[in-house]
Amino acid sequence: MSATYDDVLRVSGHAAAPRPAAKALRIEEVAQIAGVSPITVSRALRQPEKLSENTRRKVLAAVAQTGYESNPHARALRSGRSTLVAAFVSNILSQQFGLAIQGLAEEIEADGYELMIGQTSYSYAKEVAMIRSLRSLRPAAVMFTGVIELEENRQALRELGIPIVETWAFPRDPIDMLVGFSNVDAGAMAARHLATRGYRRLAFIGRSGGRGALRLQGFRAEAERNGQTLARVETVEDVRNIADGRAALTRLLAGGNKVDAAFCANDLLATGALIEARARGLAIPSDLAILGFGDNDTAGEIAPGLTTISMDAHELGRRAGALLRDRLGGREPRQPLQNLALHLIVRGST
Amino acid sequence: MSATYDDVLRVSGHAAAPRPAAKALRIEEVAQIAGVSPITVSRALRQPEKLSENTRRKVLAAVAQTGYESNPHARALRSGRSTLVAAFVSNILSQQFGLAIQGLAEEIEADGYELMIGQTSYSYAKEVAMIRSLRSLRPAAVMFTGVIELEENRQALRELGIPIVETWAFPRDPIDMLVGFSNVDAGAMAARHLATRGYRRLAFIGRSGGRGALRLQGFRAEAERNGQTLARVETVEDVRNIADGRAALTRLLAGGNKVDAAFCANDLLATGALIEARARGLAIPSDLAILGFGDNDTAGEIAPGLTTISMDAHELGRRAGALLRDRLGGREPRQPLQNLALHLIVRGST
DNA sequence: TTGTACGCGTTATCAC
DNA sequence: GTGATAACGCGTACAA
Repeated sequence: MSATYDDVLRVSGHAAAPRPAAKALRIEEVAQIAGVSPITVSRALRQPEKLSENTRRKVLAAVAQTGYESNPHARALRSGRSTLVAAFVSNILSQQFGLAIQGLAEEIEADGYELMIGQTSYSYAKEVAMIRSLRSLRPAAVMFTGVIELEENRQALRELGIPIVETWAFPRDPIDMLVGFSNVDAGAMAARHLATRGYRRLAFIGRSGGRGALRLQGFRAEAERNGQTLARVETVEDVRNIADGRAALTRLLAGGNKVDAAFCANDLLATGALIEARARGLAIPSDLAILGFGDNDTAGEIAPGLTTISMDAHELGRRAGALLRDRLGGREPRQPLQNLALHLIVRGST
Repeated sequence: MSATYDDVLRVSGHAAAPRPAAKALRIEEVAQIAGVSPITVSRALRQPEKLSENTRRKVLAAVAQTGYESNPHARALRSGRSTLVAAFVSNILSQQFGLAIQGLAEEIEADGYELMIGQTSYSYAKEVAMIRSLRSLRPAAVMFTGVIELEENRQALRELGIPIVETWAFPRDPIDMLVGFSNVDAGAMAARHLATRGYRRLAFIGRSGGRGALRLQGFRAEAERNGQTLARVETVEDVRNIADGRAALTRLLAGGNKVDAAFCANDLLATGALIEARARGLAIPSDLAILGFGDNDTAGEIAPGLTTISMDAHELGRRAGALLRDRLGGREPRQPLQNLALHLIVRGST
């Protein structure tokens, strides 16, 4: 089968002759044009305050004229610090993580850093491998959408001697800096809201480890405090899509143990549960209330609207970026440990 | 407000004393241990076939024993090639792009390359800036989830002299390699399916430029061929979420010009349109048929199921990665220009 | 305030 | 098949 060509509009049609691997400009050539020594060009770019007004202007003009950009590898080799910021995400496809990464990118790119992204896929093994490769990559800073649990990895990260931000949780002992929130509190918030609404027999759907376990912990404790019954805990180890939520609810209902409300550890699961419940003819929320976490794009759109608990993931990313910028710029951040507010967004599903 | 701590389980609790920035091993130390010269260690790692069986084993043992990893910046500086592969995405949050990036990462990480991600946000200006920074970053290869339209950028990329894969379209003259599909064909496929189902008065919802324009072009041409009427073209410049699709449908309906089927250039828009239509009490598909593009996670889940046209984005990423691997490994790929099949996935919305 | 000399860690090149 | 030498392009350290 042959496809129809996509004849894309070419802006400015002068197809120049193909030349291979143009050698990039070196600092020396810029220096000659500006009539100074190479080190002066370097200073104009890195420590402009050390130059006289006059020289600086002269050099920057030459830089602008030639379009010079210094070689990041040479820079990293000599100075021991690169302009790469590494971000590690458990799952690239998560909307919340994506928003955080966007926020981070907006901050750090303003300072000329490049963003490297790695996906750990919720695997300790991958985490170990990636952190190991950091040792030689020598990034300027690292951000995680999560906290590092393995002590071995924590130690390896400390030894990098670079700014590190963990996120998405509120541990007592972060490696370095933190923009987090309490997952235990999130779980408690969920139980409390359901109690307020009069739901007594509860279920939890989520991963058994990491943040899922923390949300469950808070959920369970608060339910007990309110005299609610946690009748079912439905474990989902690999959350990939909405179908996983549908399947989880199916298992939950098959369990027999009747519940009147389910707290799902993320909105993907909650959305799936909601869709499956309606497909089975259950009335939401009278037959079953559903509460999610994360405020996904679809949460507000799927009838009757998913009640969910969330923080501002984009803001989280920006703050993480701001912390890194401060450190990289030699300023000690005022609040290296930040706790993001959790919001309960009440819609029709509870 | 104070948060409850997330007391994360620490695996292996031996909190070692914090040591700063451990200096990484250099090639020279490994050479001494192996009793060879540094260059021999380098060869054992890069061109093992050039060494005698004996020396190679000796050196690799020393490498394994010490855990040596060469400094990527020094390597990049001297050799002119880094192990960074740069991927540029128009929007990190898109599910389809995310899948492609995952596929790409799986391929190239197997060969020890690192993935760098940049977001162009559908902006020529950002594209120019990022491509410019590539000149000095000297990545090993580049992948785009899209094709480069600006001739100036195409030329700049050619001059990098590195493998480049464009995707997501099927232009006549890709810069280098291509794993694409025809957006014009996708549009035509949409019109044809709607014709088969008996829909006569059509609408298009999508971006006015780039791939949106191509899909519209194919849609319009095929509709004409089938004697259908393209009654409305509703332009959406910035597609961020489902709400944009809802708003677009609202505008479409306000237009008066009655249509019986709408082709949305992506599933985010289609999902929004579907939700809005149902919220207004329209019966889908009898009052209005809706057809999407991209097969998002939610497409099959939202009643009555979104009919959509799609390709396998994860496979696209893998193939792009395989092409890059071939080139980077010195093998000329057999099919440097690939055309991915488009699938029509019929669900309830048409 | 500006410049000189050197070295960051690796690999290209050439010699043996 | 292995090694000696130099060089990649920049910024640190120190001198002027």
